[in-house]
Amino acid sequence: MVRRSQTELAVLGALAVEPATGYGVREAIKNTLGHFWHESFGQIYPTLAELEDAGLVTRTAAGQFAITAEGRNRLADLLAEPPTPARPRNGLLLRVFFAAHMADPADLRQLLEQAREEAAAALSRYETLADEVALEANPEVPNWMATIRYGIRHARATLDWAEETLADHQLGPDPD
Amino acid sequence: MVRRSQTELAVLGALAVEPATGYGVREAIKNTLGHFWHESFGQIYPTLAELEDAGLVTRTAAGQFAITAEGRNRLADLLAEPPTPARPRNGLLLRVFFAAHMADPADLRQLLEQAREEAAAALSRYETLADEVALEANPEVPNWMATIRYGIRHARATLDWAEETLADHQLGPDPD
DNA sequence: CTTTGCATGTAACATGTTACATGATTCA
DNA sequence: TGAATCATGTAACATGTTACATGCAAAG
Repeated sequence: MVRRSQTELAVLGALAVEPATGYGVREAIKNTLGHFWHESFGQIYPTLAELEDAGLVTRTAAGQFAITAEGRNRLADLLAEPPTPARPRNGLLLRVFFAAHMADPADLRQLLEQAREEAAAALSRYETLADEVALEANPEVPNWMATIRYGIRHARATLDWAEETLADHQLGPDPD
Repeated sequence: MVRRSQTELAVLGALAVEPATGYGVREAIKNTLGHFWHESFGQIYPTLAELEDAGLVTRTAAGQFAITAEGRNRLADLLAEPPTPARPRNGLLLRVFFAAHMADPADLRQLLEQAREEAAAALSRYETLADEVALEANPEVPNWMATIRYGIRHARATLDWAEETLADHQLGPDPD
C-alpha cells in the first residue's frame, strides 16, 4: 500500500498515457496537467520507487517507467475515490478581506489589477491550449478539453470579479 | 521575524478586527474566512506564541490576545506583499483528466454530479452569508462582500461547468 | 451531575519544497 | 569545448494535520 494517494494518482495517470522516465513524468505533469496540478522531483522519485516496490510500475529496457496491469487496477481504484477535500487557502481573498488594514488603499487596487492581469493571461493560455489539444488524436481528448473548459470558466470568473471589484471601489480601471 | 507568513497574516488580521482567545481566533477564521481560508489549532497556538514573543500581540487582562501597534504595522506589511502563489492541486480535475482509465464510466458521472451538488450548495450558502454580512455595521463590509462575490462567481463557474460536462458526455442530468 | 462548549497546548505524523550533488547527452 | 537539457536521487527544511491530554464553565 503506497501512501501519498494524490501524487500516486498523478504519477500512475501520467504513465497510463505513455511510459516515461521520472524526469519525463514531471515534464508531462508540468506541460499537460500544469494548470491544475503540480508535483516536484522530491515527490516523484520516491513515489516511483514505492510504486516499483509495490509492482504497480516497472522499468523497461529503455530505462523508462511503465505502468503494469496491477498499476492500472490501482489507478482505477484511485479514480473511483472521491477527491480528497482541499482546505481552502486563497491568499488573494485573505488580503481583500483584510484590505481595510492596508497602509495605502492603492495596495488593494494593485492587488486587484494583478489578479485581473493574471486571469487575462491564464485565459489566453487556455484558448491556445484548447486549440492545440483539439488537434490531438487521442480518445482522452474530450476529458482533457473538459479540464481546459474548467480553467476558462474560472479564469473568466476571476477576471469579471476583479473588474467588478475595481469598479466597486471607485478605483477604476488602469488608464494607461 | 515570524515565519508562516500566511498563517501570521490570517491571525493578525483576525485580531485586528477584535481581540480574541486562541480558540476565538479559530472560530473567527472558521466562521468568516471559512470559504477561502483554513487554520488548525496546531498552527494557531504556536503562531500566537511567536507573535507574542515578537511583540506583535499581547495578552489582555481578560485573557484574550490583542494586536499591538507593531502588530498593525506588520499586518500592513504582509497585506502589501503579493499573495504567495499556491501550487495548483485540483483533485476533481485530476480525476476528470484521467477519466478514460476509470473502471466504469459511471464513475465520471458520479464525480461530476457530486461537483455540481457541492457547487449548488456552496452557492446557496454564499447567498445567505451575503444577506447576513450586508446587515453588519462595519466599514470592512465592502471588502467582506467582495470575497463573497468571488465565491459566488466561482461556485457558479463550477456549477455551469459540471452541467455542461455532464451534457457533453451524453450522460445527462440525474433523472431522479 | 453530566454533557456540551470553551480553552490551551503538544507530539507524532504526513506532506511537500528546495537546495544540493552528480553525471550523461546533445547541440551550437 | 562549453552550455543547455535530460536524468536521478537525497537531505534538510517548512508546513500543516491529527490525535491526544488536560481542565474549566455553563446549561440542561
